Amino acid sequence: MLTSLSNFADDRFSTLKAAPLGMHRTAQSFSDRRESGAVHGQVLHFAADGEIYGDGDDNASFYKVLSGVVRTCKFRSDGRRQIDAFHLPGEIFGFDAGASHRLSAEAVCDCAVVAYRWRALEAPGEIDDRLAGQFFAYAMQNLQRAQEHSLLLGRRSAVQKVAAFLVELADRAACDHIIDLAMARQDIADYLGLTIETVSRTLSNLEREAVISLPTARRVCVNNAQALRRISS
Amino acid sequence: MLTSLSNFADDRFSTLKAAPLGMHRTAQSFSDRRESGAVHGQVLHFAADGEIYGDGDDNASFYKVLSGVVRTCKFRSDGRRQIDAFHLPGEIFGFDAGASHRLSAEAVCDCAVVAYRWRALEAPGEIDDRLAGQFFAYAMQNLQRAQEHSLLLGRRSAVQKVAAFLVELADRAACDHIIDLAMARQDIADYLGLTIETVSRTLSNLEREAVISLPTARRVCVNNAQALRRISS
DNA sequence: CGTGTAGTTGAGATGCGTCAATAGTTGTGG
DNA sequence: CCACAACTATTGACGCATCTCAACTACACG
Repeated sequence: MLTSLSNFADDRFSTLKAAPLGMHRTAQSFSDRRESGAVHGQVLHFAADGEIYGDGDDNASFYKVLSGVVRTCKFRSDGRRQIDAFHLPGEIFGFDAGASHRLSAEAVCDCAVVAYRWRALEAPGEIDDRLAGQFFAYAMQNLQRAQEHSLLLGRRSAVQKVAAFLVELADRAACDHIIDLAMARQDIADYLGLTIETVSRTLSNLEREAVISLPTARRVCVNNAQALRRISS
Repeated sequence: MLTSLSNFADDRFSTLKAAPLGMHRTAQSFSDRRESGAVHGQVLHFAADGEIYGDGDDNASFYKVLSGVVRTCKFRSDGRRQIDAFHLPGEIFGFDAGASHRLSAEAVCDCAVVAYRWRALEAPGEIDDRLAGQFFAYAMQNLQRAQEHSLLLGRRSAVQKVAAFLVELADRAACDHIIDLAMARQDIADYLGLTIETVSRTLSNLEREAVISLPTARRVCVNNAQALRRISS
């Protein structure tokens, strides 16, 4: 259901105007022609590990990934980091309700994102009506991801988590049997609630069992997708 | 931000009509006067552990809890159960995109819920526009919960999980230092990704440290809220 | 070629799960 | 009101999966 509402998910961003962001990063005006309609936003570039916004920052914009990978995460009092999600090109992030962001967003690798200012949306009341459906679709997508992530973290073994992670990446990426990891082992560990050592060991074990192979540390070849899915159960 | 959109969250349900549900459960027509406007839905009663809908069921309705507590959960192939969320009175659940529900919903204890049929919303195009904002607010609330649950499950010790769970309940419930648990130990365990034994032991330890007391198995008195929050860190 | 960072591997410690026994609670029927 | 059964919760002993600490390797970059 909700398909009728999803009709609103066609692009309404022709009504969006880029607002100056006053940022210290390289920025340029932008009009994304790949969308159905002109999308006006502010393109920003970030180097690897650059902070896009911080936990508690003013919720002025939401973002879309153009290239690279973004992580949204939370830093705990003991210094540990938990990664909420990885965002691939085309995906929306920083889409929070409330006055401030509840997570931090950082560039996993060099990446480009578009920022859409909320303020530009608030002026004429009617626009909100039409945008609400679009926003609803974004919220539901993020909701589904968050729920699946919860299920991933609850009472599963290290192998199950790592296998599920690889399956998730394979499904989202273009090619389903060669996975180029944008993220470091520490990122994977913080996403799965494991340590880097366990992630590394688990990947080595999967390679030993010929389920995957690791030509380089950042490239995973899925040799037996069926087995991988079975393991992630 | 998004406050402008939240203006749509005032009740539009006067436009909603109750549709016959053809259910084997006790049902009666309903009009919730506590809402701003007449809300027409189908009231359903469920006994403890009764199934409200199952994973994969046709996504015909979403629901609001009137009384009692509802759990949304997933059953894994190994028979284990993971609880995605508990829903208290006033909260919305079963709010899925897609043609079918991706989780099961069950009554934790005897409870009453209202079912709102999607079909009743689809007829006149204009209504969708106005409801979209309301739905967006529901989606964002569920999203926030799901994200917090993910953070709860990732690399935290048993004590941290249990303490965080108690804090969450205390915050959501009316009284913040007496918590009446509607759910069994198994439910708590499945929500936190622990075993009943570990949950039980952890509660006992917290009582031993005088942070809480357990007059009965289902009642928790928070003696030291500050300590509890610190532990959940 | 040297240095620094990222990743792998090993050995030992430990927190939580598993299995098992006990205690408490609820409901039913005499 | 008590006796009994059935279920729920607590507690204990032990094993194992994962964490921790540490050494080593591989690779990138000046």
